[in-house]
Amino acid sequence: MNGPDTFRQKRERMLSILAWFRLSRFYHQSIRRSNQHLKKWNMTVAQFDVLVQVGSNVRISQQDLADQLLVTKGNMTQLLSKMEQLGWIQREREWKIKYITLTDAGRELLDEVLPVQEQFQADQFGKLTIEEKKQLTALLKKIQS
Amino acid sequence: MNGPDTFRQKRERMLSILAWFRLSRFYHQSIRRSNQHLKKWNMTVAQFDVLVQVGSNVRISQQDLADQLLVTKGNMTQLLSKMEQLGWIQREREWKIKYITLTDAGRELLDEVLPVQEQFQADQFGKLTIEEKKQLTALLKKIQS
DNA sequence: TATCTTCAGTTTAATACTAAACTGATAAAA
DNA sequence: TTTTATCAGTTTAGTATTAAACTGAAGATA
Repeated sequence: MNGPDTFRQKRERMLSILAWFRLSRFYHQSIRRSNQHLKKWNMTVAQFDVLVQVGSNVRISQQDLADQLLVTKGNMTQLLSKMEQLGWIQREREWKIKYITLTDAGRELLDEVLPVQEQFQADQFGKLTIEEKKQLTALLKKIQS
Repeated sequence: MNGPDTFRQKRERMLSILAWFRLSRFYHQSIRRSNQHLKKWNMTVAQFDVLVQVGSNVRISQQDLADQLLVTKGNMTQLLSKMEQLGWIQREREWKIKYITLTDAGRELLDEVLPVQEQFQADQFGKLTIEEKKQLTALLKKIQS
């Protein structure tokens, strides 16, 4: 049953590719805008994402952080080293695990940036109605189910 | 009129953030899978995207290529240098513009990889029906309209 | 006790990507 | 004709990111 594609299959493939193209286009633009925006606080999107995750957990290990943010643990090591050096987070070793928490400075920074950046991020979806946002989320959720 | 957010505003912001989270999650996973897949041909997603764009145009300038792929021209210079070195593309200077075309080897490679990679990419949307794919594309289009 | 396994985190080498400064050629204006 | 503006492409310095190899500590097992 590995014959030539049917018309329907070709059509489906084309629709997927179109969707991917749109999605990737939007993602790139959005990331770039956010990075520009976060420059005011000398911060990158990757760092912001870490701050948010750490800020919303009492204590979280590096590995769990990497899993939640969908990056490799190697990437996490490097990000956290930089952020530790900047004085935003601290690492506490316990057994063989390193737990991450915000420093006071990190907490302060996050409190300042979070609402502004969230609004900025949200504005990128401004053309959609509430219903459409729900639809979009539902579709993306279904893709990965 | 800069008072505290209304309930509706908060709700809208939350929905946007959820959508962004889903989208970004999917994007990352998809890119990573594709990179793994393209490794068979010693190729990255960025290079594949360039090959496709160059392959579907008779002649395209570096700047136009960068615009179409939504990357900076600096990035394009580097990508193309590598790809030229690999013998996939060639640059022809005309006036002050450099036009890019596929070499025979590049064309051959693209012909081999394109259908497989497109199918691989499309499979990532496999959980969606035709209608849902259309919806997704329409929503993403609207966001950027 | 000695050795194996597992797993968190680190390191390394590579690509990707950006912003910003720079180069150099063309075209326009003085 | 000389100067200026514009614009394609390059370079540079920095962050992000990955895969894969490595380190080192716990715990299991022989």
